[in-house]
Amino acid sequence: MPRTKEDDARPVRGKAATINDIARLAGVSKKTVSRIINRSPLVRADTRDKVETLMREVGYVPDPMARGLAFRRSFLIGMIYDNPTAQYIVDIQYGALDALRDSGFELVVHPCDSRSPNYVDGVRRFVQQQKLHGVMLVPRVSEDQALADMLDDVGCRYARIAAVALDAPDRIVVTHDRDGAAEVADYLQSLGHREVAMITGPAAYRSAIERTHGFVGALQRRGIELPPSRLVEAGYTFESGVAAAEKLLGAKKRPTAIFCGNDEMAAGVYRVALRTGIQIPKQLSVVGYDDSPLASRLWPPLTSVRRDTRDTGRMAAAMLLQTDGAPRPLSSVRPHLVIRDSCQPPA
Amino acid sequence: MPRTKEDDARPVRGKAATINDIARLAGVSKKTVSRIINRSPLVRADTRDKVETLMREVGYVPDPMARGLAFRRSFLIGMIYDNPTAQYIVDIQYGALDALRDSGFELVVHPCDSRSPNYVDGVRRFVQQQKLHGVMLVPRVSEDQALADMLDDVGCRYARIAAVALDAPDRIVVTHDRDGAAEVADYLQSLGHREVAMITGPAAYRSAIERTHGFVGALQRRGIELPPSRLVEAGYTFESGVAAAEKLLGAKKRPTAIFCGNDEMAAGVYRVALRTGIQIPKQLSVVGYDDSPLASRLWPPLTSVRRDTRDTGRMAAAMLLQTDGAPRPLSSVRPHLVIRDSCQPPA
DNA sequence: CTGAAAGCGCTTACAG
DNA sequence: CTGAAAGCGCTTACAG
Repeated sequence: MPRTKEDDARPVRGKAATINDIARLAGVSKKTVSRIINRSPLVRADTRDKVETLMREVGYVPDPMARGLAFRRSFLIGMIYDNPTAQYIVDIQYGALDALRDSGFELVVHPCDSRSPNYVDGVRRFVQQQKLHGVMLVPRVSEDQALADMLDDVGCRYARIAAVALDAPDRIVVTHDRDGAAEVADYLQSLGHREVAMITGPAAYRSAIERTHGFVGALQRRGIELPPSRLVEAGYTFESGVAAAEKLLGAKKRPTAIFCGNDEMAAGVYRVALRTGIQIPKQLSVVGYDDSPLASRLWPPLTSVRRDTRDTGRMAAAMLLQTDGAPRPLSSVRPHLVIRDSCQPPA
Repeated sequence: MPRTKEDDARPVRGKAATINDIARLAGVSKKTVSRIINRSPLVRADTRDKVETLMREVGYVPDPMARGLAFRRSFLIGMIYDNPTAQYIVDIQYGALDALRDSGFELVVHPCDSRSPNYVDGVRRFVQQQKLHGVMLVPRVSEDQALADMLDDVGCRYARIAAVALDAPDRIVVTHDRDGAAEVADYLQSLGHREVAMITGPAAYRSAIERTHGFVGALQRRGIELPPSRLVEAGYTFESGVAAAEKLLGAKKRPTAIFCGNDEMAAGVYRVALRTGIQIPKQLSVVGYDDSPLASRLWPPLTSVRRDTRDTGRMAAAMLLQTDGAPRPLSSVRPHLVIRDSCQPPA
């Protein structure tokens, strides 16, 4: 193997350079190198330049475990989540990794079961053992105040992702689900629908509550009342969507439009409509929420509310990296309706 | 807050116990505690019992950063992947976490772009900076020999997931895609189909090659020849599936059955069939591969090859934890056909 | 089977 | 603005 210049610059062949190598080669103390690593302003500009150039030449990168041990805090960001859809998990991860790129931080995934009585303890052990720098809390665990309180207790910073601002601006990314659902109501009303229904997610989810309130409220403002029989709670799953659709479409007076709390449940409505010969959108308009890949795989392609999940993940991770404590504006991401072919004016 | 017994057992209030605390409390040297942490046999049974009991009482867990620094190797497993579907990524992650639970290891995710010319360098930096204990290689990066060679070079153990045994048994989980595809061929033949077509994944993917060979070979064995015009290469995406289906279904003599290299492309066939008024399964049988959630959301529900992705991830991670070097049988996972409603005998 | 010393690669606390 | 000493919580190498 030919030796390159870079190889020769390496202080000890075959072993990565350490802070001591850099200090020796630069003719400064390791403490000065440490200051540069940690972006301390207390270093003369020319000293900084000299050392930084050397670090680049040698390909020096500080050891995260050594730094972590000394700091008593790792360079790991945890992602805590319960059971969202695969696409949502992956999008949040991609977004988080966007923010973490070249930061020296890495993303550690930690799914958990929030129905288990001691899941908060499980998260605490994870956080403490790994001395995590911070954690991202994804719905629905992000809505659990007991979890947030525990993290405060053990001094672990966190970033929550939630439908509303249920925490301080430096600890939350707000997704404004209410607005997304309101846009759906406006759209359906503009098409002329008055016999409208909604299949909601579980009332235990804040997102479900917000989407329901947003939808019902916007309808009311436009003079449309949603009777309780037209509001069916389901479980955010395909199967629960099927069951809810059977209830709504089996009624003596069918709605002309159904808004579903997510795309999975909308797929359930499609299933029932196909089975019972109800044509979408001719006889029934359907709207989903998430704008998942599924929305464009269905036929007709499903009109759905898009949420910029990757941006959401990016913001949450970025929040954990910002340690200067400077006040920051509320991080929020706006949903918006993506109109496809699943709606038309009622017959 | 009431003080519990456990609180009082903590050597220093508010700070986690260290190996020194355990050694002092147990009346042994820290080296003995270290031996117990590392499951060394060179400890008397009663010493071991005494110390282990104490560790449990105190809630002592060794600091992974301190251990990692001393070992020059972290307790992190990396998961390297390019661009599979979200469900696949998440299933592999869940499986890996099953294997890692209570092991003291954590999972760090690292997507990359294998089309980028220096992605191998990117992975090397990741692996070396974090001193990873090992990495899981997911298709398609798992098929890249240059990547595996680099990992060997830098002394990082790895576990590849691939359609065939392209590495030693202690470094690979084989998914036998050929067998899954052959089962599809047998099934379609048993229904009486002879005018069969296949939409394959990209020829650069080993999974695509194996599924194609498995399908074509099994058909041949049953006396069915697949002309080149009936073998259309696509890109494992919905859109490419649509384009391939248009080609196949626009031909003067249509096939009576189409096998797709994955469910996404099968959804593309559904789309074209719906648009052109071809009824599934009456006029056209369709089979997918993956058995993703999408398969059961489509109408009619899609017959598809299931692969036990979570098991696959579990095996790959378990492989990285086994460090005794004992010889092990080849890890492999068998695909099998899940029959739904998208096929019937040809008209 | 057990232990005292040195070291892993960094940072903190203090001094200048 | 810079540095020498001590320490973070473990393990290795050696000795007994």
